[in-house]
Amino acid sequence: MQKYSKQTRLLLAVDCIIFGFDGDTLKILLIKRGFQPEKGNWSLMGGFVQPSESLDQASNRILKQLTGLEGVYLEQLHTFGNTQRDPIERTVSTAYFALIDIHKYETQLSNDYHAEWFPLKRVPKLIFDQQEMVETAKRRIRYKAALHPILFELLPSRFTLPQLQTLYESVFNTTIDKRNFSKRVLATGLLIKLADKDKAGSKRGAYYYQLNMKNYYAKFQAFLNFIPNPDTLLL
Amino acid sequence: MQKYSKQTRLLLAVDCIIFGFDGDTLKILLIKRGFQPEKGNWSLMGGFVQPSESLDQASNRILKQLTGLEGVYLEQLHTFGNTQRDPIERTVSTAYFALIDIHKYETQLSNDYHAEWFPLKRVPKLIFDQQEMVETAKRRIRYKAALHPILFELLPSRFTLPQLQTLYESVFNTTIDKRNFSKRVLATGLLIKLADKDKAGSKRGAYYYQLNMKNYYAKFQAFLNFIPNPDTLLL
DNA sequence: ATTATAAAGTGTATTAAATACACTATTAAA
DNA sequence: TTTAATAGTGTATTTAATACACTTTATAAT
Repeated sequence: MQKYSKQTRLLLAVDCIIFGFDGDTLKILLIKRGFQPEKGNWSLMGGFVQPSESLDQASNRILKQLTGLEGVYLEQLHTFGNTQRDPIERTVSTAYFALIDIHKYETQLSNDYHAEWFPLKRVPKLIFDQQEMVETAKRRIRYKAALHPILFELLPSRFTLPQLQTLYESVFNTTIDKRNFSKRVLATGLLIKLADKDKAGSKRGAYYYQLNMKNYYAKFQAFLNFIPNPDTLLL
Repeated sequence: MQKYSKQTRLLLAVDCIIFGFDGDTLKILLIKRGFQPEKGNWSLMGGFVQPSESLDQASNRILKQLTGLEGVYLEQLHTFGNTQRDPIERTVSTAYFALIDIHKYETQLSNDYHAEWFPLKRVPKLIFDQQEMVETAKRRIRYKAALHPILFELLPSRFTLPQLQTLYESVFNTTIDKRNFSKRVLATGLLIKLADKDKAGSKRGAYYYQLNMKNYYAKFQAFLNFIPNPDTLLL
């Protein structure tokens, strides 16, 4: 037996929703599309799946192409398969989302694609059904971050509690009491307090913390509940 | 512009993990594969995505083909895209999982495929990477059911609290105190107590309940936490 | 040198939710 | 009418979540 000869073959793409945090706002990285159709319009970074690579490999390749980063948090989000989503030819696209330390990505590479960071509240019109992909990714990151410590992936390896709290407040668009927040976060055993301080954010300076990687991997799947009253979260 | 002429096209399939509950054990529906390769071996119900249909349409078609059911709970799970997963020709497959009332499906149709229900703990060897698909589906259904009231989709429209509790205990492989369980479940406002009883399960009989559909849709996304200590749940 | 300023850091009392736990009610069958 | 099997219900205890305000520290301004 050679092939499933009677079946139709389709184009398969992957698109990446790349999240970054600048200390204040959660953002996504978009490029100016370099080819037709929709050339010059804002788009997610994506590409066709090659015969030699798995979907995970394809998404990692595309992420690296734009950011220079490897080994970062990258998770399959959803596969979008409406027949009309690409006007040129039917293309099914598997969307992935990445969480990166915004300071680590190589601006040089992004310049090649005329890439720009956009705050989630000011995402421009995107091509095809990518608006829906971004909305799905926003919901997923909120959902998952309410239960699992994924947001650390957006921070540098050393960070302060005020920075972490600002990140959570930004992602969930809420304010949290800092006494309760630090109690909850420290109670997880996920953080190691370091001896030195970040003096950039304030006169007094805030102690740096880093992840206890052993506990991080062990507790990653636990429901951590950093967010007060998550009952109203939408999936 | 006509086509993305230089790109390789791939086969795209969907596979369905169909869950049912017989009052005692959570089960999945498998078929004996009717064509090569792996003809005659146990397999998920699946099929190739046709040019005219979306992925959601394809999965609904395949579910109906095997069970006769439409409009039931069907959710995209994950897309499996390793290059070697199908030995005949590269095929990417998007897995969906369905939750059905086991009593509603048409046994006749299933007979055409030599289908059988298997308890989750006694799933036979499956073709390709379908073992992994089933494991992923088991994790997902547990995860989601710990937070959202999806398990009602497995029950008939009228059910008793003991039946519901047995279902939760079966899915999570645990035992729950019935006083605390009924308190939690009834506190959600999701259930309407009916006047008559199911006399099949006991001499005394247990009151039937049905879903309050308005509250069900309204609270579907809320974190309900029916399961004691979900902190140890694995994603 | 002194003072003002701005953010970091910390503790306790209150409230709400989760848990542990055991007896009574009902009805069919013996 | 007695037995057996499951349904149904309440309370006390423990644990977790929440609300809430002052002190500390270091720089910058006077």
